Amino acid sequence: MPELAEAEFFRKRWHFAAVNTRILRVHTHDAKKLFRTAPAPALRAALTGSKFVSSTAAAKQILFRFKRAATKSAPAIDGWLGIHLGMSGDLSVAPPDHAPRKHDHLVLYTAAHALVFADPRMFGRIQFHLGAQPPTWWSKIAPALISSEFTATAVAAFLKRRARTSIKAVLLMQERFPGVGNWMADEILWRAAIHPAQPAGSLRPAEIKTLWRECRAVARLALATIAGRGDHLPPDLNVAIPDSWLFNHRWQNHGFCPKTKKPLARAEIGGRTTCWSPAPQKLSP
DNA sequence: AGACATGTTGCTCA
DNA sequence: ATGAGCAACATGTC
Repeated sequence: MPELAEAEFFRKRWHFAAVNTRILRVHTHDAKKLFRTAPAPALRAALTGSKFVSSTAAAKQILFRFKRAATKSAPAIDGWLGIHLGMSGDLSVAPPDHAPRKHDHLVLYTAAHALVFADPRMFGRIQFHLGAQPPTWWSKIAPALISSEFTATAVAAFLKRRARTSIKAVLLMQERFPGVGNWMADEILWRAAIHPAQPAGSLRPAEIKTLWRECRAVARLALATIAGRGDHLPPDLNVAIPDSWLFNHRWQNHGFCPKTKKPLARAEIGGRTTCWSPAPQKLSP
């Protein structure tokens, strides 16, 4: 499920339910794959009794910070819980007596809530890092699409290096387009009127500029629509996405382009199912 | 039954 | 050495 805006939506769910409260109990499911870099017993020991103090989301990942003062029997904790939601990950909030279900791999219990991480396909990842600074892997995430460091110049340089690759595949590369996933890439190309199979190196300067602008626009709109503004959180994922977006039409069989009202095209491009509107998005030589 | 799914990673080959 | 393409991962749904 999650791309950049979904990650922010899930972050807010846990944040507004439980920030500044203490974790009383931790449940971990026996899924070694998800805990491959953060052994579950150590994670339980660090989080139990710790207070959830802050959170951030970047790209498709979420970072939660936990702190605990030292006691006679346990050391102080200043730790960071990192969650990548993979393809099917989901963060939800349940009542404090929540009984873990089959795919609830991590559940943090506070006095008032259960914070649940579920992931049926287990393509996600749970990480834990101790220290006053965020982990290196977090700091290394590329500049966000909505940041001033995400420049048209940087995009142009990246496209030049991936000249022969389809622009669709290039947009999915996290080292330059953090948080862009399959639906966002299609939405960006649709708005920019660029064919997804167009080789990245064949885009004209004006097209690159448009692509860059639409990356920022889609990121901003997706965040505001899916994750809400400020303390506001939509009741569920994707409920507020307007029909004027490609999003609501791309998976329908015989879906129609909201701009041209004509049938959408679908094919595998860059290894992923891709949807586009043939008339505005033409393949040029 | 079989195709397919909003993601990464690790491998081969050019 | 760098980049392109693809199978693999594990499970659920249509």
